[in-house]
Amino acid sequence: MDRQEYLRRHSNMKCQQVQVDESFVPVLKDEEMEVEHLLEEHRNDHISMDGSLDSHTTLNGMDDLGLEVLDGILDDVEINDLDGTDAFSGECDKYFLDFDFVDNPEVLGYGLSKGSLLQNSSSESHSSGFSGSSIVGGVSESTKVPFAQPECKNDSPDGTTTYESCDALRNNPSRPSNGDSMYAISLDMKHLLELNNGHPLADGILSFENEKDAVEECQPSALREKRFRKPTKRYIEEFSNLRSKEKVQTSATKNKNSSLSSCDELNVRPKALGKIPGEKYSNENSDVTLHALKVSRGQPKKKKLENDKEPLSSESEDEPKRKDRRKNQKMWTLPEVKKLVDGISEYGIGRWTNIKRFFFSSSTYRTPTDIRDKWRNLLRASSAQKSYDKEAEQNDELALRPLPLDVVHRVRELAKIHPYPRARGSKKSSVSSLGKRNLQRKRCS
DNA sequence: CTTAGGG
DNA sequence: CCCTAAG
Repeated sequence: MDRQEYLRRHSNMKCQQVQVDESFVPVLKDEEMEVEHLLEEHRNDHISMDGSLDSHTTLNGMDDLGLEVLDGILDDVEINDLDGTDAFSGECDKYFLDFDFVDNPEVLGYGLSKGSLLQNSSSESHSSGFSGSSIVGGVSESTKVPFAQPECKNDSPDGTTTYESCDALRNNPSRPSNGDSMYAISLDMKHLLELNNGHPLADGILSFENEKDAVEECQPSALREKRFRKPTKRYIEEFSNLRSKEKVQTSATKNKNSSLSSCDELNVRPKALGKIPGEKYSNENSDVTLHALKVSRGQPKKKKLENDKEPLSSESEDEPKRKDRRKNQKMWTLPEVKKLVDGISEYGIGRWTNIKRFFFSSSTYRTPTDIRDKWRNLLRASSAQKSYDKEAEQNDELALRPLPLDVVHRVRELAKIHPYPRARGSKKSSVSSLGKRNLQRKRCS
């Protein structure tokens, strides 16, 4: 049975791809991690991307070129995976904003000064349920999820081949775009193609090979196939989460299952998936998509901000008793807040979807509602701080207020401009005077 | 489907 | 963050 064979092989490949992805890039910034996972599907063709990413992770090569590449790819992925079609209409520059925080030196400085960034990302990748055998990054702890080791019962030679190729790839990061590894991979893909010639599933997979086409026009792939919608309730995931733990412990004879459980391991919020207009990937591939999305969501750039007290409890995640109900809360980063403010000053208060699409397009999380909530909180915070003035700003308030003054000021001004319903229960009678004048863009620093 | 408001 | 009612 060709199909069966194909299924098995592809699931094997999936595991190994993930493995390589994990061990290959010692991500420093969470954003890049996210991008990495988003790129996961196109990895076969975009090994050259690894070079860019790698250089980025070294923190010295923040060149615009790499960012542009990243941005392009990200856009592609974003469009393909999330918003469907319309988001791509010539707004590249705005999308580019999404990567501000990547090349924003201030942010970088912050992350570095925090010092635990690397560790954070490492631990996160662990909690993400990826394979625990990480080569880079110095993560030696073994995960609680022993799923899908490279040797996971490859009963077909293709699996071995794939793994070897991946291994070669990992060993030669310096010259990624050519070489045996690439050839091997494409060979493998061709093999798959031969096996599944004519099958829609294969079509879905092999669309990776046409990465360029996908970038330039995402339409075909979007139209490619429509897939059944995923089960979109959180309790479903919780349920599968429980099941997955059992399955992982017993044994993973089927790679598909183990991979799936790994997805469920961290996951959160199926809603984002549910919103996808047309699932263009096959069952198997949708697993990959699912994985990537969930990883990207489950691997927040939580790092910092707000208050440094809570985010530290990222690893207290697996309380045996506490189970779930752990909110999918993700800390808002300072760049995000800045973007939020920018977006509000651009589009006003009511248009959360616009803000989301143009300023947070690279964030799969952060629904418009989330953005609105954040704005609400920001208003509350700023007005609260505004009370006791700038006198105590150098004191313990500093710990309580990680927001820089400039953003606070901007929030305040915006709060003056746009009357947010009942957030400000204060006076503020003279609002409209200086409001409209500053509407365009504020550069207060 | 998006927004607003409340939990 | 999550849920729900209303446009």
